[in-house]
Amino acid sequence: MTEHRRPTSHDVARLAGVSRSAVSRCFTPGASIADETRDKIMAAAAQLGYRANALARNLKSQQSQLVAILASRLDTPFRARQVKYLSRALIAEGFRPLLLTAERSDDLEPLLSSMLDYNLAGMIVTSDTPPAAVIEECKRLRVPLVLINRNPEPNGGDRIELDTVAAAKAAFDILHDAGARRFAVLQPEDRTYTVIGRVHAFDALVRSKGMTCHLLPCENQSYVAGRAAAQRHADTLRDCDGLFATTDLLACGALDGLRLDFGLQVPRDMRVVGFDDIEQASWAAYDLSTVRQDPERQAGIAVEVMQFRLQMPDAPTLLKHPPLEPILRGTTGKPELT
Amino acid sequence: MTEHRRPTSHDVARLAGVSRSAVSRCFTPGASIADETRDKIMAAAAQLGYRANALARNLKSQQSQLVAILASRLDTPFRARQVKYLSRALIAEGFRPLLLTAERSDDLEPLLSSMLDYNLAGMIVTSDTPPAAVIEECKRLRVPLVLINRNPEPNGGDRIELDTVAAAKAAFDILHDAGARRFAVLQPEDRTYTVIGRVHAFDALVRSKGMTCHLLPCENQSYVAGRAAAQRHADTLRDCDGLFATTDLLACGALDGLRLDFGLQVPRDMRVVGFDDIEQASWAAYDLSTVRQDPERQAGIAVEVMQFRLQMPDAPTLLKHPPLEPILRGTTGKPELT
DNA sequence: ATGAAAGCGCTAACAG
DNA sequence: CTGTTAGCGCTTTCAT
Repeated sequence: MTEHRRPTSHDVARLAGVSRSAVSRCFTPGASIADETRDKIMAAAAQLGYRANALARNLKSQQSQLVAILASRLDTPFRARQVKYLSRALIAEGFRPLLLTAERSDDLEPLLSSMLDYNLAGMIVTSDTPPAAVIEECKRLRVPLVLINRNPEPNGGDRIELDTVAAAKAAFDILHDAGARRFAVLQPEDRTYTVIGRVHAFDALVRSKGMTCHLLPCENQSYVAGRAAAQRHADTLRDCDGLFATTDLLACGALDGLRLDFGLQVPRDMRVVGFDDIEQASWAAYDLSTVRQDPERQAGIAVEVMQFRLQMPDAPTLLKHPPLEPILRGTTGKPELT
Repeated sequence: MTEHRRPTSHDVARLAGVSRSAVSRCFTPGASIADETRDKIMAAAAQLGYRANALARNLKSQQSQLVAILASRLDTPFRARQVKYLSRALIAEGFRPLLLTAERSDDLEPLLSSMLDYNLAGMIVTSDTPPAAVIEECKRLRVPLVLINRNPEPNGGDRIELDTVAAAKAAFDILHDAGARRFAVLQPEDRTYTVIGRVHAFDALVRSKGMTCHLLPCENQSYVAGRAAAQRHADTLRDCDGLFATTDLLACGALDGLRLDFGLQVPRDMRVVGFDDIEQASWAAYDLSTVRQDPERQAGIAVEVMQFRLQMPDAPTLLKHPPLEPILRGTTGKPELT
């Protein structure tokens, strides 16, 4: 047991008294091989603890099972779930997810392009839009690139993107059904593509109904920003009865700001609806009405699209809209169940 | 631009009018090569968009930069942060993290051992203890195995593990300083190694001081379980004035159970302390005192240990205790700052 | 300092 | 059905 070398197909072949090709065939799904030979080889392989070297196999086949997932702010509840389900969906299809977490997009380019060294089977991006150079590179190397809720670049890969108009309508309906008529919406200044899309779609929708909508800037999409925004915009909020926080994290912060710092009653004085349906939205202290984005479904679609692109590198770009689901809870006056 | 093949070192060599070895040397840090040649090669490489194929390089050098991170329950706040910092620390050291998420340990074995096909540079485990077979395999193939807060297996790899006695003492001190004398501790039934360690260490400590400690079983380590446990153990809790929830998630659930379902005042009727210091602990609705585990520090240590093991495969097993830090907030009576 | 040559471990086309 | 042969793209002695 002082042998630290991995056994190779050669070792197995010798022990089984066959050629290396036979061993290879034995581990290749659709290959023709006699039962007897296979048994011999399997026995030898088991005895030696043989496992085919994936690196060598990939080198030969010009294609690895490696898929890069690019995700910033992984410590954020919704992103963590996205990554969890992406990872799971990829593994279920036999891929191996490589996790790249980069907060600042400067770090990104070298990292991404160095990933391409691995002959990736695909790249799935859920955070910043990758630099144009990387997009170009993916295209040239025919590495499928799937963008989830990201800013579309010209020619920039397949996209899974929520329908911002439907999203805004779902949020509006929840608030309106709960009796809200004078609206406000939190507008994060780190202008993520779909988040900003929701803000504008909501604003447009409200105005189209002849009602007023206040756009309240807030620093970013965090809890802290939501709470600060509630305090900062206290005067405006006093004139409103319905608040759309474009992210549940923001909504939780805003709720604490409204109630704890500011003494408002929710939903009596103000109805609040968030977006995403993170776990904390269901916590009793928040009991937040929201619009659910289903990350599991989203991940499934992303992997399907990636596989499609692997087959059909030249098919026109895909754009998919995963379904949304309104979730009614206490912040819009639904009686608590518990 | 209809060429989808990656340029190889051969292409670069031809264009630069040198041999493939020269190209290789040019991309190998400590190799001796004339400046002039290097410039020619670099120019050719840039022109072709050449990047060394990592698969081939690894095949040759028998060693990849790939490190598997095994993490269950990635959608849990503390775990998500652990993975984020692990990923970041690995990338900073030039490694490439492969993310494996497996909830049930049945799925685990084939997955893990299939990872070994990639000539991993290491494996970092933050969820279930890997099956003994995999541990053995890692040992045989000399793949460094680092376990974070996991059940130690005989011979089972290096460990980063919080000091449960210190952890229990920190929690106890916070509660005791806040005036608690009759204690309860939540005991999750999914018996994670360190969580159970905290429970027992806390219990032992309280008893050693001649005070009583109630062990309150709860289903697992989730928010929902914490809330349910608070309801279920209402009678016992009425006799207590200090609660140690072995996880912040449990603590948040318990707090909502105590306050919202049960009408208790925290900290007046009951002081509560959690563990981990997840983001939600700092949210105004909870303002939870807790003991911080620093996942960034933890990740740094894990990667250091892994690198050490890569150098010294035969050195004796390491066991590291990252530092803990008590965090005082409202649930133990610290006046709110805001 | 550079090039030729020999592989790393595997797969696949081709005979037999 | 099986073995032989020729690489995949790279690194690394070994001469020169």
